[in-house]
Amino acid sequence: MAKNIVNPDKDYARWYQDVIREAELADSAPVRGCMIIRPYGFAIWENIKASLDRSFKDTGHSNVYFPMLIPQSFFEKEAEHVEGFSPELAMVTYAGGKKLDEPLVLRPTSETMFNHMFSKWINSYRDLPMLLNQWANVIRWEMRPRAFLRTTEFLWQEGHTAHANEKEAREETLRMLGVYEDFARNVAAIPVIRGRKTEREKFAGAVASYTIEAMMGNGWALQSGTTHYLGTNFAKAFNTMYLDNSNEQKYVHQSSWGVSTRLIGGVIMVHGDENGLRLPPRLAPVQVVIVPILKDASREETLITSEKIASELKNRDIRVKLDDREGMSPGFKFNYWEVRGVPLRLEIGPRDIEEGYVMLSPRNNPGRDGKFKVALDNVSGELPGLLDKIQEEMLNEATTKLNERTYTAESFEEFTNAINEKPGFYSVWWDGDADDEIRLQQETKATVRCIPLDQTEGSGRCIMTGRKTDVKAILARAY
RNA sequence: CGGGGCGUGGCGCAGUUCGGUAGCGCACCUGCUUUGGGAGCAGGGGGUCGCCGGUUCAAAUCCGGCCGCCCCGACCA
Repeated sequence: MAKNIVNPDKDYARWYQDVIREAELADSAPVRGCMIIRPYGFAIWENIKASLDRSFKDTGHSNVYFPMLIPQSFFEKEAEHVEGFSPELAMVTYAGGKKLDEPLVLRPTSETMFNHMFSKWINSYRDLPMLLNQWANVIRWEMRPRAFLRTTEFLWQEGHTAHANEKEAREETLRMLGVYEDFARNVAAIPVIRGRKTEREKFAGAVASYTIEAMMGNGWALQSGTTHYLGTNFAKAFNTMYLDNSNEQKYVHQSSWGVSTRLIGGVIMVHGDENGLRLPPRLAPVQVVIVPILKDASREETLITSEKIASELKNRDIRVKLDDREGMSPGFKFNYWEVRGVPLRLEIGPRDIEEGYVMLSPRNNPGRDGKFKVALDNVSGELPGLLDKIQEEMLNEATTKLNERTYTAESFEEFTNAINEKPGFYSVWWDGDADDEIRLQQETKATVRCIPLDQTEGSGRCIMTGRKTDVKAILARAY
């Protein structure tokens, strides 16, 4: 058992913090709600970023950078937007030694700023679609910060696009939701439910919001990415118009979408176990760690062989780390890298070299039981396949957990009891309105996570209203 | 903001009830022996006990005030 990490079944919140500390992902900052992302944690973010950035570019988007100071008046132009965001805005009121005429908002999101520029840059239908993205930091003065999941300042990307009509903007909204789902599933090995947010849960200023919802190890939901169809709401507020091919002025239809460093929290809570972090190979900063068993008589030979393997793996674009630190026992190193979630460990000592093999220990089957031998000659050839296998196993495991903990309930009473005894996702018939959602949250702490895009056939009675409906919703407690 | 817990070397904690030279484990440094699942021995360094004030011969400990952190809830990527 890992030292210094409480068992997740005993205290999940503490386990989460223990893992972050022991794996050296982040540290708390002097300012409440802020965190320092440490090298290992940031390396995970860099991999998330690299993967998504490629997908954004493959779907035609360009990166830009907008300023983080936004005139306060910008937020007052869109009614819902200001109402949704004003409680959590941080502002600069003094600068250069004097009070500013107009306070500057530290950006919480950039719809307003993008529209300000869109209205200048977009003149003709030939300028559309305009497909932009930025990687940036944002500030939201949240009431209850948690490392990675909800920090005062966080890193994210925000896509902002403008289109000639509703159809194209809606297509873009769902396309990017698909990009997120693909990333979650195939890179982060996190199965997600794609769905639409209810009126109550949607983004302030959007016509429709979509989400990918993932299930954490304690059965709670995590909104892991969102996309929004903004309609012409911001276009009207900022007068973002274009001339169509029949010489008519029209408002652009827009989308925006984002994922954040919250994803790292999701990875921790979907894959982590009692021994610490577990990283899917495609996300892991170190995919393979080589731990040489150094003994005086064979030290040189062991190191030379280890270095040779490391360099072969590098040639195959595997992220490999040779842990040749002196004065530390192999057992210490095994645990050190296990806590950090390295997917595959390669052990090599004089015995192995003599007999012509190495020992492999996959993180998703830790301990002696999971170890197996691979011939020295085959190591670099077999490892890519092994990493793919671990990637697949981790997705399968997470998918099984998601399915096992997705329940149903026929009535509100049944649900109220069930959600406490068996935390998880509840797929239920739903025809409620905002008041029903408030009651749901007050009485059960659960919320409507989404209306899944993939709906099952048939119909039933809404668990809140009793009305007949053919819509199912996912209910769960959420971070 | 409401409820609960807590501030003592880098981390985790004891000591506070009942005032009397600030301690333990881990980590760190040096040396030797070790190294196939968190090594052993020996030596060593590091703390204005959250802050301010009060009581006292004497305060980590008692009294008053303030600040901060964590967990649970409302908010949310």
